[in-house]
Amino acid sequence: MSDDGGKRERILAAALDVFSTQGFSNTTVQEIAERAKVGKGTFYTYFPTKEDVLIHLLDDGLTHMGQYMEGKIRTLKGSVAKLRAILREQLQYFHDHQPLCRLITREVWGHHDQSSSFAQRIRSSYIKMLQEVIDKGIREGELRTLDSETVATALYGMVSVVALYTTDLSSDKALEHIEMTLQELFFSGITQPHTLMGEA
Amino acid sequence: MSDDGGKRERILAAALDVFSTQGFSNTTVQEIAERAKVGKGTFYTYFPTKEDVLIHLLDDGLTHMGQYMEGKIRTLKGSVAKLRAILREQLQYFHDHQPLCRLITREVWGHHDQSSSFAQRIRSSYIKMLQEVIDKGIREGELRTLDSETVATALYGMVSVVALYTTDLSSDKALEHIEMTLQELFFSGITQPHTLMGEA
Amino acid sequence: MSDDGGKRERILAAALDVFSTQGFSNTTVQEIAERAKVGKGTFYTYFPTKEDVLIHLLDDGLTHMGQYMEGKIRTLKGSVAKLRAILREQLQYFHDHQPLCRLITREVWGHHDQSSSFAQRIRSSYIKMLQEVIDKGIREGELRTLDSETVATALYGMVSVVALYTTDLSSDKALEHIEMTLQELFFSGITQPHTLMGEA
Amino acid sequence: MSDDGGKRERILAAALDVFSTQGFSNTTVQEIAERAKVGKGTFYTYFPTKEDVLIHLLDDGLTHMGQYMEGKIRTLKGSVAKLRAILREQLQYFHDHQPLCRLITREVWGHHDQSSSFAQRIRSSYIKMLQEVIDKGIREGELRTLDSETVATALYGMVSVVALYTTDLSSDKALEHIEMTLQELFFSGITQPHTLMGEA
DNA sequence: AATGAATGAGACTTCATTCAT
DNA sequence: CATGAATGAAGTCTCATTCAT
Repeated sequence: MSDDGGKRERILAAALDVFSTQGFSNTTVQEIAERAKVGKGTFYTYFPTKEDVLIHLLDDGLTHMGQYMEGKIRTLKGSVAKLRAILREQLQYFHDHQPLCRLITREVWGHHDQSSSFAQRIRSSYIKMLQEVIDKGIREGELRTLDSETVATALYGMVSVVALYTTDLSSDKALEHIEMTLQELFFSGITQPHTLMGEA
Repeated sequence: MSDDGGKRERILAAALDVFSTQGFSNTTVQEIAERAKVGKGTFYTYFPTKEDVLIHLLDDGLTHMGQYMEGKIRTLKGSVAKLRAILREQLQYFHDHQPLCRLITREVWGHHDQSSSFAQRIRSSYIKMLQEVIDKGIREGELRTLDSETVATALYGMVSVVALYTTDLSSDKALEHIEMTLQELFFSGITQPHTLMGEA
Repeated sequence: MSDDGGKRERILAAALDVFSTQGFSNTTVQEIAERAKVGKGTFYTYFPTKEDVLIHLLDDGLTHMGQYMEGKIRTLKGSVAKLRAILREQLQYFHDHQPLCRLITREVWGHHDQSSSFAQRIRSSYIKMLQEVIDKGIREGELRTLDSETVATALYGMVSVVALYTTDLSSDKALEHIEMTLQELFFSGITQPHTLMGEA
Repeated sequence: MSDDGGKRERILAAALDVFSTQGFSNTTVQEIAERAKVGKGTFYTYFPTKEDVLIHLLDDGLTHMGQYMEGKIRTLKGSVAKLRAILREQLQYFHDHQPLCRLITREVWGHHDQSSSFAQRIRSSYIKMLQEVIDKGIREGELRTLDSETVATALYGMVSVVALYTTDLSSDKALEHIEMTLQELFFSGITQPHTLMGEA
């Protein structure tokens, strides 16, 4: 294990904190260094530029999230079961990693150089995974025939925006309540099913 | 009529363009002025600061969107009909005003001074409107009993993220297709209803 | 008389006001125009540049002061009488025209282009006048033989600094008291004369 | 010892130079930095704003001058002796520190924020010291009974304006000559005493 | 390796001046 | 004439990055 006092990790953590609250551009390297308890020069022994930290944060965050989700659903059978798990775990993950969620939402678009490739990454990689699960479910008859890319994107948007707006989730009770609502909405829709029997 | 050549409008339009593609902080007043075909100094005769333009853009945009949506659903009867219209029109609106959508998504969070109050605005104002429609539908038995705030937020997230990700929507055919998918998803859910006996 | 509504005079008066309180560089043409109740453009129909107003202010002020003083002492006979009048009237004049006094003190040095020539003007013109009076007094035996340029400069410095520091001179009583003090000081010095024998 | 190459001192010295010749407002930070042989950014690592340098210059200058003068007269006995020393040393000091003298004269008035408090400083602190010496002299009968505040201010004005106007003092001979003139003027006045006896 | 002083490119903003109305 | 909208040069200040210690 790289025993450099964990400076690199401290810098990444500090950057995530301030980026997610102040935004990338409003954050100075000085602030990151101070919060990481390292000298400003030290910052540059670990990362070539400020933007590079953002890249790493997004890259690592997305990768980690992907692996986390992957692990959660690998053993599950059936698309419905998988999607239920995805919805639950993604909500949980974003709730537990709100800063990352904010970072993705705010910084993933509108960056020129390299980071714009992450708009690709998130689509190509994460959403594509959702899409595959959905496609499989459709093929196997568990799910209705809908445009899988749109559904995957909608699922992601639903969960991330809810996780973002719900900052004041202090009790896990509330999180469970929200999760149940989203599950019902996503799988069964909001419409009251026609209770057929009254029509006899 | 204020016949100043529409300079103020030109500046706002130019700012929306560049803010939405490059981000607020990566945009210089110079760029805005050039794109608006005015001198840099002129910018400051219309707006006191660069941030003030962002405020106006968000404020006006949100207000306009609210009124637009309001107008579209006022005459409709029934919560389902209203929500169908909301979904359709919001998707259309965000598609027609992608820059505004991007701006809201990116800049509405993480601004300190005044603009943070817009995080309030969008929640309190727009989402609250959705919430009320949903609540009414629940009370009147058209919709299932779900947490209305969560559903409202989810609907907003679904539509805005889909509108954002789907940049390459050139044909309106595609937009209609996407809309139909979201309608189905939102109202009926993704699960294949159990056709219990017809399989014999 | 140039009946342009006295705009030119209003501009000069306004400029004197703000220059003397805020300094030349901290004053905007806008402020001058507003205080003069004219449009900003009008300013430039009367004066080619902002600095030109300063020049005129100093030029006119110095000229006017010179003529005023000239008039006060022309008919007086004897250098002592003339210097007494000069001291009294200059104190009075600076008290009545504090803004001008402040302007001279602050802006007469350290201007490049033309206005630096006014450092010359004030020396060559005004102080030289004092010097001549003093020289004459020395020649005629009324005054002691001292370096007249230094004495003239000292007199000017004495009066102007006292007038400047004594902003709170609201009562003319106080002004008379101060004048008397300066008269005594300048003409008789501060030393208690040795009353060597009269005490017998 | 703070061996930073004396950058801070170099900046202060450079600023004094240019402020005193061009005036505070006509001086750019760029000019100061260039003359101090440091980068423009370095200026801001030592001082938060351009005005802050002016404050420091005036504050330090006034303090130093006060201590210098204090040291020169502490051991002297008698008010006349002290005032003679003050006049001599102040003239010398201003002659040796003409830039500071110009700065005080030009910038001490007409600054709003903090620096205006220096108008207080110089009056309250320095002139008050003069005043006390004079008061003592009056009480002890060495000096004539005159308004001490006015006399103190007049002395200061006399010396500073003479020091300021006499830029071309290259030879120390001239300075001594000027000093003698001021001493005579201040202590004995300009009037030729009536030599009564010759009239016999 | 770690640091922070030094730096200059570049951003925002002001304001003297012009000019079409 | 009078006006104020328009303008860009220029100034203050920030901050990512470098580099000597």
